[in-house]
Amino acid sequence: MPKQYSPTDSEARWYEFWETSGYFAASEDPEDHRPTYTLAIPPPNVTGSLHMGHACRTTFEDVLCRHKRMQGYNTLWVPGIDHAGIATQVVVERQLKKEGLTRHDLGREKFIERVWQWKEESGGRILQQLRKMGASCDWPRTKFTMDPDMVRAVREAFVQLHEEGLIYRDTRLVNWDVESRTVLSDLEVEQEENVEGTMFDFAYRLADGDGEVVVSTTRPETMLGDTAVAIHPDDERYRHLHGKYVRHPFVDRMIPVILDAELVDPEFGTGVVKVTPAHDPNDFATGKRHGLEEINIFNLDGTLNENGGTFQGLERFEARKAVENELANLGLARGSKKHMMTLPRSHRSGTIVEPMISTQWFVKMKPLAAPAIKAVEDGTIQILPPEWSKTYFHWLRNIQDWCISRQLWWGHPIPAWYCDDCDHVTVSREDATACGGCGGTSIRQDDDVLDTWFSSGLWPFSTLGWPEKTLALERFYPTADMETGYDILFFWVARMVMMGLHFMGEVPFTRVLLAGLVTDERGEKMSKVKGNVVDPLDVIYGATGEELIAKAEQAGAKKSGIKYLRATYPDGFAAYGADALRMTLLSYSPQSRRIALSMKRIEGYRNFANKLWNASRYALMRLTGSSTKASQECPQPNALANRWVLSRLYQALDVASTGLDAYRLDEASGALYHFVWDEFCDWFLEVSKPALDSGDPALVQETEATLAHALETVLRALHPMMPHITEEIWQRVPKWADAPPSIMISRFPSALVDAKVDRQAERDFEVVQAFVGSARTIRAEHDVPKSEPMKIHWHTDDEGKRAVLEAERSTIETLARCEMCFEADAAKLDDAAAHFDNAAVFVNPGVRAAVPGVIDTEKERDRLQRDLKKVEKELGVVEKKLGNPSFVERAPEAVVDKSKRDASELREKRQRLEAALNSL
RNA sequence: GGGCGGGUAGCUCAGUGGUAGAGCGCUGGCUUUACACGCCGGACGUCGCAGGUUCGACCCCUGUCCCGCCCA
Repeated sequence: MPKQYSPTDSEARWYEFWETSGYFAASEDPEDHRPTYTLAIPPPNVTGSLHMGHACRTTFEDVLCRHKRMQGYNTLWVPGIDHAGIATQVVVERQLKKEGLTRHDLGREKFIERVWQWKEESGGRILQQLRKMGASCDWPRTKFTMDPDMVRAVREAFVQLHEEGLIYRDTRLVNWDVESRTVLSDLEVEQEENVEGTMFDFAYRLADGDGEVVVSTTRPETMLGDTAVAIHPDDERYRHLHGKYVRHPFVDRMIPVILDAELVDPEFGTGVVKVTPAHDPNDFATGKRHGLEEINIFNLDGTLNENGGTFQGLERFEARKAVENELANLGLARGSKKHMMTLPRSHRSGTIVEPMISTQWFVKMKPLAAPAIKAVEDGTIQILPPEWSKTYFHWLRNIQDWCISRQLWWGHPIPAWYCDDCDHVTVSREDATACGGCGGTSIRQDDDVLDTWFSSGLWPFSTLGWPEKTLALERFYPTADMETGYDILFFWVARMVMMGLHFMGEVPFTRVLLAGLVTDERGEKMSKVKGNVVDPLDVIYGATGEELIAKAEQAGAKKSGIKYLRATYPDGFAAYGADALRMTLLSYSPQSRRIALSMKRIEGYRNFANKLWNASRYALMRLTGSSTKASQECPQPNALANRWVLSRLYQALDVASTGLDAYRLDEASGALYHFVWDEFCDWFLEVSKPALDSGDPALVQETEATLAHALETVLRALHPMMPHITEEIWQRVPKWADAPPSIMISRFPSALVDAKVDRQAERDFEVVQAFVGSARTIRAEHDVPKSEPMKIHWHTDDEGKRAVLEAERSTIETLARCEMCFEADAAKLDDAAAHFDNAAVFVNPGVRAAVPGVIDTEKERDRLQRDLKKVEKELGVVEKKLGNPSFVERAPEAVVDKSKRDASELREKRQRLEAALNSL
């Protein structure tokens, strides 16, 4: 085995081994009666390429699945990809643009063919990339949301909801994306806050007489669609306007002055509001209240239509300028001022969303939301971290109907047909050939497709075969966990809950695990433009600084982004490997909303992998030539260090198991990390050296057995988190006779069943650790070279401690490079200076010692004074507490006792330190 | 406007009603045959601010100031 672990080859090799061995496959064998564990992957976009968000998801999900699989569950992790309506259409349109074509040149049918062709060639690359992370998905079950069986499920869902009256068509004000030329759901509109805009004032002249009213607007162009001006009914300033009309300056229209207490805030602006029912949600509602005409002034691409009069054909922002100018020319402009406002932008295209009146398909949400609320209320579904439940409830309790039609070409067609001869709309599972109303055959299908999230909402059961009653559906639904980002709690999670409850009559999953968003180390969102995107594959395989920069430039990073990149990662990344990346992602608390990924941290876990590798290298070296093999049963050694390390191991396993079950993967991984590094390596392996070299056959044998068992067990516990390296090592560990061929299918170590917690061993070993620690401190502080042995005269009145220290003498002498001399006469240590030349002293609980011939008096005085100060400070706190009668009376007995013990220990320590200082 | 989360060591973050933790960074030493991607030491925090509850609060409550997110 080489001195350094190199992940690259190893990871690829073992992944292939697992996949070809069929270990990822869930079983549908009717004879298989194991309990099931199912997790449906949040399907990445078909256009997607692996980013840290995916890496994070994949790691968490893979850990959950591998853990359950090792616990004996028939585990199914369903992989898949989403057709991602707009995103995909845009990618292919961009490709066409390079050929000088638009989708309209091709026509709908040819365009969709083209998208499929693109999908076959370059779509779904991300599934290959997920494998690089070690994802143990059941790949042959991969689903694509446009697969024929998915199409069938979508149709079934649509038709059923329509039959139930939960899907309907309506004309209302919707969010229009003029760039993508499609409607958007409310969720797909983002509000950009605190945008500086201009509040423009202008006057409408009264139709009779020469008065005027001044209105304010941030969108002057919409005045072309004004059909009223509104005032507050109680506003005395405008009483004279009641029942009057104003004249539109550009189009031949009389506009009524209406009274509306709801729309108008008399305190705001002039107290007069222009009303554009066709292009503003509030005005739309006002229009409905007053029966106003709704005049749409825009074409679907955001240019003005024929209702714009002379402004027809202008793009909406050009029209704004033109209207302002023209109003000024007519002497109607009344000034403008800066105004902070909120702009609605399209989630996808980023363009400013235009409210437009349009006929669309909607899902009635209230009836679907009610059971979804209840499922979380009554705990059928648990959301973690639990704070998110509130957000979930708030959204569902205030839910609006969901606009599901989209004016795209790529997506699930809406199974509705319109008749040329009558008004009937035919909605059908099969392609309709005749009108369901009049029987006429002159029908055409709805041009629109469904919102991508409509098909995603069915994911947990559509992937298992619904609406067919398949064995998979029977066996694996409901799934267990839904792990995803909180950013799609509404988009996806809530909708799956509603759909699952509605169509399956059962929740789609029982736990929702929401993780934070991965950001760069400054906490800023990763973006191509900012140049701060860390590609998981670069972390796994390594990349030079130049490669990172070249890549960022190609992705369109700004100069400042390149600068950041150059400053932050001048040397690029080493090939840290998937396991190191996984451990890093796991180490962040899932409670946090932000995972500010730090390269240094990844490096730290790469080092951990190397540490594990070398510890194993040592263990395997020691086991070579011995007949000792790792046993499934925990050995029962006699030597202290062996008992201690097993006790610590099983406690670490207990924390790890609890963490894995409670979705505290940070705690689980942390417990194993610290066990391996701080206890197994730093203490046990060091202690094992003299033991294995002792020549005492019994000690050698039990130490080998402990070493083998502890290593093999911790490897299994780490496997869900670091699958590749644990397999690489595990394969080499000598094991019991019928060990399985892969760690992946071995049993996850159970702390509860095998618990070997040995409190006595832990207490005793702590005495050893304290002794060694103190000796090392003295050596370090007094610059005693390692080569120079130290003689340590020690004493304790505690028989138990004395026995431990005597028994562990050779261990301590090796670890601290010292010679221990028990000093029977305690008085000699009380006045160390008189009995030992130039002695440094140390005081541990119940044990004190003098190390002669080492001190630098000045340094020793500093050190002792430092210690003394600390002790006095602590003692002050404890004594104050004990001096408080209500503490002694009211605090729990155990707490008071502990304080008393602390106090006496501190007093002793103080006394010893003072004595040492005085005798210097 | 409503809601949520956060403000703990230089940085990134854990954490508990009973004398503050990790990793990185900093610092002193070490060619100790598992590992320098290492080993052994060391320094570093009045836990945003102000009140309150409590024998005792970084942790609970109230108010307040910043930062971020979501919804309207």
